[in-house]
Amino acid sequence: MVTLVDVARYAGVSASTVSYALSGKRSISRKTRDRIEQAIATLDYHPNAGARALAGKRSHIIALMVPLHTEVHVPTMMEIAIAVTVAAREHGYDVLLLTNDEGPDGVQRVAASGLADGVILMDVRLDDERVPVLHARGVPAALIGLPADPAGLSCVDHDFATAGALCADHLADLGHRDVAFIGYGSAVYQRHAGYAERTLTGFRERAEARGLRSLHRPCEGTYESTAGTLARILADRPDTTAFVVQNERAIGPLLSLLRAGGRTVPEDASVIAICPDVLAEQHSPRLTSVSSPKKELGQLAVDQVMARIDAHAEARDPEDRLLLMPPELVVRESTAPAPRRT
Amino acid sequence: MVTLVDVARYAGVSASTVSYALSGKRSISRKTRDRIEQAIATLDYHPNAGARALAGKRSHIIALMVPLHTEVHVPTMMEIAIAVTVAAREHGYDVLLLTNDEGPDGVQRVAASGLADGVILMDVRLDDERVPVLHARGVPAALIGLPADPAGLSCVDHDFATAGALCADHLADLGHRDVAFIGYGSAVYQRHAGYAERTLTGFRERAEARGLRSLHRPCEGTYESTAGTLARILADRPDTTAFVVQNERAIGPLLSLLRAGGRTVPEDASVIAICPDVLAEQHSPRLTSVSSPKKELGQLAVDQVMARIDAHAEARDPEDRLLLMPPELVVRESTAPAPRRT
DNA sequence: GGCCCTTGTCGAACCGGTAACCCATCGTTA
DNA sequence: TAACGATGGGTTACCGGTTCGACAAGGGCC
Repeated sequence: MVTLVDVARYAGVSASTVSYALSGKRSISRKTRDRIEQAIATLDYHPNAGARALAGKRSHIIALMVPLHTEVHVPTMMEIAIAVTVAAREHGYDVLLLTNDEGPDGVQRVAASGLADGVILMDVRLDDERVPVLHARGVPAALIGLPADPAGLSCVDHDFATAGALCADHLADLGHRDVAFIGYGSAVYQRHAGYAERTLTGFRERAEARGLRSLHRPCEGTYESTAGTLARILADRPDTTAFVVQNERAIGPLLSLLRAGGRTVPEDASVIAICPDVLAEQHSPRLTSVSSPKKELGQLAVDQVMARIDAHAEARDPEDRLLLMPPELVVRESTAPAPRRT
Repeated sequence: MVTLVDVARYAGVSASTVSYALSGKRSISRKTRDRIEQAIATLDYHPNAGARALAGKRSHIIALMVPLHTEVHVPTMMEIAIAVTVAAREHGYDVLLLTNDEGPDGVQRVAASGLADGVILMDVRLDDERVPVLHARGVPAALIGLPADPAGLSCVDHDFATAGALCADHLADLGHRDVAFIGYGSAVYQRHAGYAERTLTGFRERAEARGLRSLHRPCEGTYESTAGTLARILADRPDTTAFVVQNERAIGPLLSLLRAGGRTVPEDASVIAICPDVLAEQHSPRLTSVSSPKKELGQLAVDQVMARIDAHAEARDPEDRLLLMPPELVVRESTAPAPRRT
């Protein structure tokens, strides 16, 4: 194994000089720096991570805690995880993968041992148990999602309320009067994940403001449950002409069922999906959808932890942040003016 | 920060005794061990990861490199990643998330710096560029997937050939004569991922052996492409009575299209999906499917790296391993005896 | 010419564990 | 009874970086 001392010897300088050349924390003459870089290249030197962490008091690792349960849309979660990883690399950081089953102890473990300099928590619940640990140990952290009390924390999330509102607006603009909201399974609402409620509230309030009659039904996302949900909606409100779907899994079944029921999209019924663009593009007709930038969300989360890690190192109080990413509504082929009442 | 020396002082023993009590590498008297554990608990001691890595020459971290492109089924990939993480924890290891865009350099980076003790590579291609790096640096590794030349490597994967064969057998048993295989988009085949080819080969050979006429068509998985694929199949082989679908995304569209075309599943056409059980359960009718255990796959991969890490530490030559996990065919509601020829 | 400041480099003290080596005690065996 | 192995614990030299303080050389200023 090649060490910094080997490099120093080869370049004819002291170890500390090499260290400074690498970190740039002191000025090094052009000539010496060239010699050192030459030595590093020929010897194929890679600084030892453990030693660096020990001496520098920074592991250059952030932990990312991901959910285990399958109720969340996995590709969306993964996309955020990837974005976090890529963004972290740009800060010279690597990402440690933690699973939610470790719970608060996991956060404790990686933070107290200095394994990770900071933590990003996904799938934050309103009364998340991990939050107290962050406060108790002063762990630099960023949350993706909103807890009930975000004081003293940095949180980033999609602006679900606006997403819901955009749907209501679009349908109102098209002249629809009776609209239905097909949500997640009731487990998600019981879990108090927050995002489901926020979307629904945003939708309902705007719908009311625009004079729409709206209906909300939870849906597990299987074909059968979607069939049941749709049947109940049409029984309760036969005049429903538009559907907003938040449960990604229910989209395919819903389209099938509408078609099977003789309703053409968008002529007889409009459909808006709250889902990633790629998903919306896959269906036929291509779906008008509201999507939120996941890559930016991941980057933002990383920026937040980095700021907190720096603040922590300088024994400075970090700023609280609560950032909501605005969603975007893309009109495709699944929405059209409301059909004339017959 | 509480250090091992603090614990030692509190317990009235030397630092090394605490270290040995923790690692269990030497016998420690019951009494001393109790005092030490007491001290650890009251002081809330957590060993410093960096120091441990430096002194012990083990970071207790394995790197997991995941694919970036969206052609693979993301939930499946995620499930494996989670299984790896959980299994690693049981060995006292944590998992570092690397993305495929770092390529061979990423492997190099984490291995040479001692950040990770070993590496697990997912989405291995036949001519994977990362494999030479493993050989060159002698990085302890396990591959999920098979490269063209697995010599000197530990590989684990699903037994896709058998999965394909199981499909052919089941359909032959039910008396089908003309069967179609709906595969992945052509990009997957061009990428030489291996698994697509292996499934197809396994299917074709068994189909031939059982006297079936088989047809293979690639499919991108969108509604339109599935419609095109299905139309071509029925045009080329109007007598086709059974479909094997490997592309998870094509499943929903296929069922919709068959229904729309007036073919009832399974009375008029049988469908087998090669996909996770949860997915198969979601559709209507519930699908007969061939699935492979992802959790076990992840565990196996971890076992393999661990063995290689140990071998590496003892300067011992590890055994090459090539483990294929047998798939399982579960009969549900989407397959039935072939309809009588009219 | 003396003084001070800047720039570039070195020496050495850590950082917090690990493990090799040494030593004392005690029970066992020839 | 002397020799010996097993058991339990201490001493100390690392592991490979980071960083503070010291210091020499060179330039500008009075």
